[in-house]
Amino acid sequence: MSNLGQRIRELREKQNLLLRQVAAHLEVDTALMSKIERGKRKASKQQVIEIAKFLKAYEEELLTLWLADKLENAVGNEKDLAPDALNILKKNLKK
Amino acid sequence: MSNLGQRIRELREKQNLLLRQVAAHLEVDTALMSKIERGKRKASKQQVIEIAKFLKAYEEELLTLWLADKLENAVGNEKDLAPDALNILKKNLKK
DNA sequence: TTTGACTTGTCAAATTATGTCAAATGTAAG
DNA sequence: CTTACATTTGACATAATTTGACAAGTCAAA
Repeated sequence: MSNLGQRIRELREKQNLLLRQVAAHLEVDTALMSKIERGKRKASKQQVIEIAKFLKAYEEELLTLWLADKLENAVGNEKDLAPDALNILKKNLKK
Repeated sequence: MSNLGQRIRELREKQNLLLRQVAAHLEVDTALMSKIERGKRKASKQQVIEIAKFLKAYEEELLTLWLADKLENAVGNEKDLAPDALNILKKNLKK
């Protein structure tokens, strides 16, 4: 399960909303929404923004989780190299 | 220019090797090798390993740079969200 | 059972990645 | 100026991945 998906499900259930309803708002199939919550598919940036709107969440919070998922995916199974790579990245970001 | 490409070029020039020679070792076109060094194309993991071998560099060093490039690419233009996302990622990696 | 919510597998279409080729550019020597 | 060679670039074909829909499946409550 993904950072973003987990949080979306949490928010959705707290408001007693159905997958179907969120999906309708994004104009996508319920199946896709299910996969997004379970981390089987990634949402597009625009979808995350729409979800935040619909679930009354902070857009930035969800986008951060969305980015974290993307990074996690990019790391793949190179977890041993990741710490050093992350440091390089952090240094590069400062510019 | 990419972290990896920059380092490869450095190593290659220090040994007075031609792009053509490195490319031949990887069995790819010289043009592709040029692009890799200039960060216009990403190398595959296997290619990085071969390059390290040929340039007598530490495989781990180059792979770390290669991963850093991948992560940088995943961040894209979400540099503002990256610091928080990185923290989440770091926390997740500990498990 | 039946119903409704959710999940899963599969497929075609769309998008993106990969590597080659040919042409362009740069550079040093004659 | 030419030639010779290294490197770079852009266009392209092909391959690989991603995307979302659809249909069929599971599961729980009534």
